[in-house]
Amino acid sequence: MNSFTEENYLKAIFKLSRKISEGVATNSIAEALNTKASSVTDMIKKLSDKKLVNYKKYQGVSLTKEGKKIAVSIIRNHRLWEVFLVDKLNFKWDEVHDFAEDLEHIKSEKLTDQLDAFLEFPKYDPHGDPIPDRDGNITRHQDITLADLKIKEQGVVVGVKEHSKSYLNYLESINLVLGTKIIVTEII
Amino acid sequence: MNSFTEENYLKAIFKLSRKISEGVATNSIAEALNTKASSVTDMIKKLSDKKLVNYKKYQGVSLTKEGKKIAVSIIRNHRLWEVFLVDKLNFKWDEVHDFAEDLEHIKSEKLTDQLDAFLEFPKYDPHGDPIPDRDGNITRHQDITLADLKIKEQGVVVGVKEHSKSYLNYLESINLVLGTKIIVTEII
DNA sequence: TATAATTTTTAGGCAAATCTAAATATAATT
DNA sequence: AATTATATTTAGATTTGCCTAAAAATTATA
Repeated sequence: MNSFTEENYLKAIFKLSRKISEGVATNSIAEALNTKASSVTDMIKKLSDKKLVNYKKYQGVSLTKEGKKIAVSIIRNHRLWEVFLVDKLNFKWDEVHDFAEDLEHIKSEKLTDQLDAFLEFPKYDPHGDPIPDRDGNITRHQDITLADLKIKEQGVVVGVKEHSKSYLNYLESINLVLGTKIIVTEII
Repeated sequence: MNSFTEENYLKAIFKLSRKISEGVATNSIAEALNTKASSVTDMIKKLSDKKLVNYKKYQGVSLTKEGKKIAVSIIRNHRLWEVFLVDKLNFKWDEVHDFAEDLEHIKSEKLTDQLDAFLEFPKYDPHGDPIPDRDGNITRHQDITLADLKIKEQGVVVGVKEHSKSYLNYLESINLVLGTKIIVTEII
């Protein structure tokens, strides 16, 4: 069994490795988890012993197949619980992240699958992030960032990259929620 | 903030103190939590420093008002999540305890209250145990144990005292679930 | 009421996850 | 290529919760 903490490292490494091609840097993990580089090195060694990450000193880390599997299942949990909190318990999209951080660690395939079924197999979470299926497949939205839209082009908001409470609140205040149609009228 | 472990101690002390009038014995806590008496002494000192229990060496412990408040809120959480798992996710009554042990520690009044509302304010959990209201009031069933029923007397099953998987499974196999009507035909 | 049995506490240690400060590697710059 | 700057790792401590073994207090029993 892996600890709460180990799982958070795996998840962080997974997310960071999506953005780059080489190994994930110790410092970037430390920053993501709000901890110190030395703590990260310690944990990486441990995860490496457990064969959940590939690690060579000073070379950064990457997830093994097993490590990736665990990370994806946690992300699946996280996003399903977020859907539950918003759709069933009437929370707003800026309120659910912290709860989901705890809920995601309750690990049971049966629980996850029953929850998935109860929610009628949602494909995206309240922020538009895709929910991995039970085999770990993630189908991303085909999307384009607002910054890349040209004048007079249009689109529909399908997700956000920033998940901070303040940013989500701001978006809501200007009615830029999921599903909103957008036309670029001018670029300053 | 109190740790997961501290909360489990508070819950255990609460449950044990219902059964007796004096202070709860160190050994009984150790037994309930599957740990050693020396560990219990350590934790009691810590909880005492935090003013969550009243403690005098060799005299057993009792919860303070604050300690009791925390214990009851955890129990409320536990039982509400059990209702969720059985009513919404289709788990059976013998499957939900361990999940609820984790879920109960996600502490947020808002989350608890929204869950309560979503479940339409249930009064009892899947084992017939009463769910404390948001002010911590617990209204017990007026009940009598099956062992105390006399010949020809009858009743309705409203709860179970034993929560082990095997026992719950057995009860289900002989159809002795909540709501079942009973008439005592003979006492052996 | 001594003595034995039990319960509880203390003392000293261990493992997990973290930290600071110092040492070592790698990368960047002149 | 040598030097400086940055990133990473090591060394040594700390905290939390737990343990074993021994000491002290309480309770039971002869």
